[in-house]
Amino acid sequence: MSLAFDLIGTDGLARRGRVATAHGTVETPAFMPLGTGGTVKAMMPQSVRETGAEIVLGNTFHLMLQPGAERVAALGGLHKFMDWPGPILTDSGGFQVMSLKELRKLDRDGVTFRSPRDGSQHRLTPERSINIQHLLDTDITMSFDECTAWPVEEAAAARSMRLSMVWAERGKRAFVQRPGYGLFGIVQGSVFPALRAESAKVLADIGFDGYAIGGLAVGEGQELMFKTLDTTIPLLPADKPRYLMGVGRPADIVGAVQRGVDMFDCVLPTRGGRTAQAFTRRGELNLRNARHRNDPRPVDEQCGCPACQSHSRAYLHHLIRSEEILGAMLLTWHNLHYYQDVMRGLRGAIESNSLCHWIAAFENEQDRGDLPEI
RNA sequence: GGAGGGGUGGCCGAGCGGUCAAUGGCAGCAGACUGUAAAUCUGCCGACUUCGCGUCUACGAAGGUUCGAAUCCUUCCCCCUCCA
Repeated sequence: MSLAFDLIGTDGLARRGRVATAHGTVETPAFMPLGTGGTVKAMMPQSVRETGAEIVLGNTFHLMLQPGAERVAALGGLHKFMDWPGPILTDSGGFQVMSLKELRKLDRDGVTFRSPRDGSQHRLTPERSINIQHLLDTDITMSFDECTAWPVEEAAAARSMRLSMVWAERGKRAFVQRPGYGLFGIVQGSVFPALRAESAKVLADIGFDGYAIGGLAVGEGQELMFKTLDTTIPLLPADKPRYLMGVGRPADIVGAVQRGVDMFDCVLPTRGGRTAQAFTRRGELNLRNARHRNDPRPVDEQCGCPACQSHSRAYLHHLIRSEEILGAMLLTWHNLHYYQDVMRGLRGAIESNSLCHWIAAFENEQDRGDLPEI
């Protein structure tokens, strides 16, 4: 296969691994910040790297609309274009099949979107999605799928999943194998174990460089999500990386790692950075709240990020209230840094076979809640 | 001195006889956000409150007209513009 995955160690179902791509290696379990439109919002590429992130996401749909895949290719590919020399994974546009429901028409062959930017029409098929990702020069290409919405009847979930499976196979045929580049299949089937099993089998038979679990964290709740992981993950090939798409809160990630997931992505740390939501060792904070107004303490007293090293909650609160760009920058930086701290902790714990203790301490700290008010 | 325009809830600003505790926006107080239509969105925002289309006090001040006034009239106070 063209994308190497080394399994370095395990602790229970949790795995410590390494994915080798054409643009560098990724230590897993890994969190991948979202750089949907060719930028991790509010962050310089170098700053993203400094948080510890080794790989970022791009998005087929967004880059297709602006600036256009062919233009990115002509300018040397996405790595050069956005100045991110490390590995890149791109989503296929499958999430937009769900999130842009009112702006698209789905048929068996593909999806026609109306652009949210200007109303222009754009067609995405499994082949075109793969082709765009080739043009972007992404290291890890995702199959074009339909992210099944929640809630959903089993029959509808089955239809949706089977369509995604047909598309996965078409994508596999369209994918051009190259050393250091890989294609991931995406397991669908909502929360129905039989559908997940069917989907996992179809994908394993086709053969992919990695297996993603899609259609979760769409409203079903953590308990159902974990249940679905419990039944789905054992059906995935053990020698390939597993990627839980769109997840999640730190506690979601920890629980999923414990169940054998290797890769994650989520908008929360970056979006939260722009909407005053801070993720910390002691839970979540809304820095817009008046109680931070006079607080000289950092967002997270244990954090080594620039925001926590040099700035008070009061200052961040002020920046956010005044809509200063620096507020979004610093808080995004903090959130990404904290997420990477969690991943570093998880990797270390698996290596030392102490994941249970690590998780107990993590949960304990989260449950303590925020620092006392001053 | 003359002519004209205006004073509305923390601020800006609609309303110009009833359906007005009074549109909007801002500020304020909270909430949401999970493969990013997101530096976005939602709720609350006179007082009291059994939180209810309940009571009270309210649209510069005081009187008046009217079944009924933020809206009409009179007087007063204060602002702004223009002309001398």
